[in-house]
Amino acid sequence: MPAHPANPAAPLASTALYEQVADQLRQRILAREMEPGSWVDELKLCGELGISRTPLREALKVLAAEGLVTMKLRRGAYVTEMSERDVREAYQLLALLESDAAAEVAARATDAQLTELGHLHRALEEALPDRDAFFAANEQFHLRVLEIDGNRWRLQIVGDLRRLMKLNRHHSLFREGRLEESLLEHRAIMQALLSRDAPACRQLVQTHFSNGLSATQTAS
Amino acid sequence: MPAHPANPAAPLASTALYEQVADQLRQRILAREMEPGSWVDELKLCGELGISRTPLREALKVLAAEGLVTMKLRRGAYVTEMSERDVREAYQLLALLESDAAAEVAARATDAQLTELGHLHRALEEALPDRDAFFAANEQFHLRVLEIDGNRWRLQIVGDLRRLMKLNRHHSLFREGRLEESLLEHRAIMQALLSRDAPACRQLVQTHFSNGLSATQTAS
DNA sequence: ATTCATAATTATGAATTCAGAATCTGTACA
DNA sequence: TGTACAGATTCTGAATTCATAATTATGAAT
Repeated sequence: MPAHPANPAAPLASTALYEQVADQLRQRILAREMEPGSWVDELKLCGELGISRTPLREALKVLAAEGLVTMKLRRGAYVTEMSERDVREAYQLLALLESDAAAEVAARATDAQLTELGHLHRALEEALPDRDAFFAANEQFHLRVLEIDGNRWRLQIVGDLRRLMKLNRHHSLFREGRLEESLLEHRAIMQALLSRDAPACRQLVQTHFSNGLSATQTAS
Repeated sequence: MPAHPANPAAPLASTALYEQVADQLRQRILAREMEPGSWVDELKLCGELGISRTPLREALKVLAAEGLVTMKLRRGAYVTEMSERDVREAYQLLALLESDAAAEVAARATDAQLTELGHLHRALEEALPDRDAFFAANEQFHLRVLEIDGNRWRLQIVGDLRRLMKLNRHHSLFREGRLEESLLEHRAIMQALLSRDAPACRQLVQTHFSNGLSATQTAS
């Protein structure tokens, strides 16, 4: 993970060490290798990553600003626990931000961009029996909508919120049949996008998210 | 600013040094004592604040996560410059998030909470000739709506976005008569809140913000 | 005089050191 | 047996040191 600093023929990192560490920690936290509520052992992590405490502590400050960890004065960092309410509130904001983005896209995207979304939607259709492929295609579609909208702050906020959502247990547990339902909703959304019906888009994405929440998952 | 570490009778800080430093920097940046686009001289700041580089650098990472500064690899930190587009996009999100919060409040607040908002609105009415008092009352009202809504993520995001907006020059320049207009809009919003008309609330706050943007300011 | 190469300086990024707070251990005592 | 205290240990927060990259200054050559 240090990737070079101890290495004699160090090629010069293209990204700051604290950023790499932050990425690592995000991964570990989201993979639940570090449990929500648990204390972050700095020395242990430094050992595992082969770095000193300085960049680790900088990374922890970044994660704290993102909400993934919580700093307690003179007690170090703790992996954030998302309450049921925290999850619901984050989800509401996601629904709001993404439905608005979809409405914007319906109104302002170029035809080429809508065509591209059509392709991504097709990938979703074809993924269906495969759960993981469906998730991936779904994520892609939502992400592309945000990118087309082009609001950098929205992109960042949605990224943060989605990450936060993943702190929640059972975030990818679908009840039976939810995938198929989700696909139907996506079809309707795609239709609304293609016919450039912004209000319909907004509404459809909203209910798409509402249904997703009641099925207790994060991305669909 | 160190508040004690060199102080022999140090009473033990109640908040982490890097947090205090972050607050200081936020203030300085928003007061334009540090110009957007300018390089952040770590050593100079350390001297002024009487601290070492470690907590300063941690604070800079936090500000970077908030978007107030931008880190360039091996080139240090730069105060973020908000382009016209950045401002517009941030403003759109503010409008979205705050109008949604108002709709939520209209739907779910207790009568007591609505009464409290009524009081805050009254303060706004009475502030009017005084520009600064109007701003303060306005800020209070918007903030209270968010607090009543109670979505912690929204509260944080709106806080960040509002701060970002203030990086923009002329953020508090109103064209003639905007204050009076703004007050009228607030009256309508207050009415919609009291009659618990969520959709109207959403719409009114949205246009309140749209009008605010075209008057090139941030809070009204 | 201008440009290019090279040396000196400065600043960043990261490791290390240090001071003090929090926690743990073990013992004395009720 | 349980509780409170003293000391040792561990850990955090912050300062300091160190290595290297970037910048500036110096000087030679055209």
